[in-house]
Amino acid sequence: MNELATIFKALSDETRLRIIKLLEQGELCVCDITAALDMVQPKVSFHLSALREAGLIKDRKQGKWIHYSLNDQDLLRRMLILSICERLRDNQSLADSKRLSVFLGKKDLGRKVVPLKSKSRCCG
Amino acid sequence: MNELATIFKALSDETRLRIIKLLEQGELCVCDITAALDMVQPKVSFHLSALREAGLIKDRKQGKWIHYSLNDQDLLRRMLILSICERLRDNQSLADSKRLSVFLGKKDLGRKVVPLKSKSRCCG
DNA sequence: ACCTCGCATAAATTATTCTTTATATATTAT
DNA sequence: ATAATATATAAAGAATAATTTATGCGAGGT
Repeated sequence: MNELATIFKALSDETRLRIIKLLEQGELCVCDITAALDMVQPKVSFHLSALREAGLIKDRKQGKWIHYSLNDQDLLRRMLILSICERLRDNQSLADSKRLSVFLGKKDLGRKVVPLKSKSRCCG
Repeated sequence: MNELATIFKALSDETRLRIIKLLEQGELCVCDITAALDMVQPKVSFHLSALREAGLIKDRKQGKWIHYSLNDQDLLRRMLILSICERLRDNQSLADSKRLSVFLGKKDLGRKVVPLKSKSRCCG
């Protein structure tokens, strides 16, 4: 398929728009996104790969985790991502952010409980 | 579906991008687009309706014909349409334009042949 | 060495979209 | 009134995409 059509196809799904909106907050790993969207993990991986193949997000492997972030290299993608983040201010996005905060909070809490053992932990 | 997702979905198909590129040249009726794309008419109508429902094109009825044109009312749509037209400069788009010219030329020729009978003719 | 965790991928199912063929509607010409 | 033309729409079939469930693989932890 045409590169342009591939980009638009990647953006033609609500779940993927929600993911982009979440990534506005910065780098997230798959389990973060899975918790925020309240979905099963393979489903999230499926949508992440569509976004990655369209060049809209990039990944960075670190230990057991893969951190995803927005890939606004060229002007078109940057523009698209900005438009999406600006327009996606609905209740669902709020709920997603809320679930993300709760999940990240739990991770932090876990870290404080066993800080000296230096457990391998996402975003540690 | 989300309005944003609907817009992107409408743009996620190559045929529809070709239609947008064609409409850059101005208002066209369905038979013009059908000739330019060299496709069957119901297929073109199908794709036109996807673009119309996404608010990317508008129509104007005149006699037997329905003229379609780009609908760049808001900033997002204008931006998207511009990006598409700028990026779609491939051989296929050239061929589409060529076929359109040939078809429009034939229509003009027909008009010259029987001018006094004032036949109902598209773009007359 | 074995277990667990985070993630990807495969297979099967379900849902959606695209294409084709056929038909309907409206408008104009004869 | 009948025919022809431009377009839409419906129905059926083919092609894609999304979802679920199951499994595999690599990186740490014990």
